[in-house]
Amino acid sequence: MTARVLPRSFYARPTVEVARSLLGQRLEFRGRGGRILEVEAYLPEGDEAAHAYRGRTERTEVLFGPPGHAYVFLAYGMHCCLNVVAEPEGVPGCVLIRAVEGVGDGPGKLTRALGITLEQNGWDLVSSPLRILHQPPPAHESITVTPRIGIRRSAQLPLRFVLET
DNA sequence: GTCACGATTTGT
DNA sequence: CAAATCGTGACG
Repeated sequence: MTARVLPRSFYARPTVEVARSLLGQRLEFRGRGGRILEVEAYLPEGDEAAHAYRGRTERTEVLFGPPGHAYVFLAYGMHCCLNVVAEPEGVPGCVLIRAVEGVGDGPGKLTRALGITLEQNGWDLVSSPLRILHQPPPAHESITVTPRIGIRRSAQLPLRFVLET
């Protein structure tokens, strides 16, 4: 029953590699979900826009934990953003899920549509209702790379990946 | 304890 | 372009 769930090893890789690999995979939570269409990478080093850039704090603790867990934070006091923890344990890289098939663009609208809140922060994507399933890649697919959305620091880095089919 | 600041969205 | 809205992190 869990044969299609992506294994821990999928997440224990370089953040950019995980970000690109997540495109096309299926995010599911309590009966709702869809293929991941847009993601952004937040690097463990040299990335001033990453929450972990300032070091280990109470909020960023999950980022330093084992890969394959959800990092959910509240943006602008009203929108939850879902991230996937990457890299081996102790290395705080993560991937922001910005869009899923069947849901309007925007990380805040995505979590709202799937019912994901701060309660899901820290949940294990390998063994919880919040999970990502392997999905066969489409016949024709390509990945568009652009700078990330809505950040000021390290804004020039090409770390946003969009699946084009 | 206090305060400035957003990895957003929506309306003017 | 500006408001809404609140957890977090820095500072004292």
